[in-house]
Amino acid sequence: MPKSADDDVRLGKLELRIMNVVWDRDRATVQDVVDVLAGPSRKPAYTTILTMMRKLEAKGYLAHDTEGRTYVYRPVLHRSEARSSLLGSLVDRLFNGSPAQLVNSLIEEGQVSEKELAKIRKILGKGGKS
Amino acid sequence: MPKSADDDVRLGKLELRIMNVVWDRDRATVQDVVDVLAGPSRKPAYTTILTMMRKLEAKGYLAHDTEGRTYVYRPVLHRSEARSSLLGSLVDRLFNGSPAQLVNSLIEEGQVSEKELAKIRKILGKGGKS
DNA sequence: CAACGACCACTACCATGGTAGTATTATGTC
DNA sequence: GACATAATACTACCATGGTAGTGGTCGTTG
Repeated sequence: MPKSADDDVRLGKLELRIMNVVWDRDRATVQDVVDVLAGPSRKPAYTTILTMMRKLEAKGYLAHDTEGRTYVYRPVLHRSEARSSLLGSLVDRLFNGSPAQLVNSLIEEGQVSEKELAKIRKILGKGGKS
Repeated sequence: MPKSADDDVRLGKLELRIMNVVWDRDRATVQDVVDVLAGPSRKPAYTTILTMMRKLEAKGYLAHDTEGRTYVYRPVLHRSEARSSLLGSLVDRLFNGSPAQLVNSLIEEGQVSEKELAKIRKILGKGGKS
């Protein structure tokens, strides 16, 4: 059982932003993350990112290799795992376990562009097996 | 714009379970919630539920009317609002703002039953308006 | 009318996500 | 070899979700 131990994925806002950077690049130093997250609005301190990444490693979501004296982090938890876990718990907790209700809520808002809608139809098309 | 002030909806696990009870019944006393949440696994204390509901009221998600000396809570934040807000932030933070990627992740897992899939197709069918 | 029970108010406490300052270590440089 | 620099380690602190005890209020009932 490869996905045995951890119950469900817990990721705060900043944690998730960090994970996204590491997922996008597949490997990232603290400085890399700082640079990417240095938007005009909020730029967390270097040490903040560092602390978060150490916590993420402690939780088993990241690991690091040492390159000289620089830590190069890589994801242990994969994006797809995080997605399915967080999505699943949202379905359970907010949509009575019904993915259809979730999709309904998604569409009803009118937030979904025609282009996205088309993609979704395509996914549904091939997904509909036997 | 009726949804102006509050930035985005924040709801913890227990908070959400409580909100679900109130949404289901449209009105609920603390005791009602305690009864519903009294599953065999975890049964929070009466005072725990009470505290949470008071906090939810402080956040503006619930309101109460007094019936005798009993507080009868009702939702201020509606289920649909919570759904679209939480769903929206999940799309933003975890799926690069692409609903299609979310649906893809949903389907790929194979967690979705044929029945749900059929419902989703129906939603997509009618949803594809002008 | 006094004890009881249902219900609410106040308060305290813990875990965790988030934020960051200070200390330490390693390295290249003059 | 002492110093500046860059990176990590350690530590502290705040906000909030979650958990619950204690105490007060008020109607009911013997």
